[in-house]
Amino acid sequence: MTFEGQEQALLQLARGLAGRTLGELARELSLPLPASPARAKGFAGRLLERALGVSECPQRATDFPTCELKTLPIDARGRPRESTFVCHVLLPQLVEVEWEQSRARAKLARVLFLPIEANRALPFAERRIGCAFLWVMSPAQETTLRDDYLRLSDRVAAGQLESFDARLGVALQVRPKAAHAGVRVRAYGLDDGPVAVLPRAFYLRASFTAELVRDALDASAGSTTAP
DNA sequence: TATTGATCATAT
DNA sequence: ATATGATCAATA
Repeated sequence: MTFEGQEQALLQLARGLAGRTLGELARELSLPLPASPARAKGFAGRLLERALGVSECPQRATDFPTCELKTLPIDARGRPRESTFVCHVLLPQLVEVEWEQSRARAKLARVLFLPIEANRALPFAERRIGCAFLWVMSPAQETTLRDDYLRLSDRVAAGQLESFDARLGVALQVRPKAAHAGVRVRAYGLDDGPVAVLPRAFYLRASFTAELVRDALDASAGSTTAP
């Protein structure tokens, strides 16, 4: 089967989960439901990876041969509640690696988004899965993301590591990603030698993924009400 | 209340 | 110790 065929089959499989609850899915997969959501941050993501057959296999750029899987927590108004983690990044890499060669771009080229109901008041077991959609990065969207990446790398290149924060980036931002704020990892500096830096990661802003959800809704509405 | 900075779990 | 799965919670 072609990659395209596999991807379409995967999309259909994912869409078949629409309306199911996390509780039902967990029971079918014999996964225990965590008691406290606060202590189970990645639960929905791991559950859906199992449901869709993502196997642990490092060295691959994305979850599936053609795309990356991301759950998307949706609030009562139908908007993403949180930013979306993309990948780990060390600040000096931002300068050394071009956007085109970056792990971030590889992850974001094609993403299978799986919206999940996620009001804080709603128990895990009752949260419903929404309609999956495949996002393929458009040239315009890539321009936005590349611009953010370039601005971020410019800031690092200028030696502005201290003033660096999550306010940079229209769609793509960089935030801490560590067990706690005291973590430091050894990175290789630009001019000076090795430096100890707080590990960080790329995230897609919720405002950006909200657009992707809207586009997907428009597309599905258009296909069912076409004249 | 939206966003930033901090944190939690699991696996390698 | 690093990477992936994210969401929590203090702050602006």
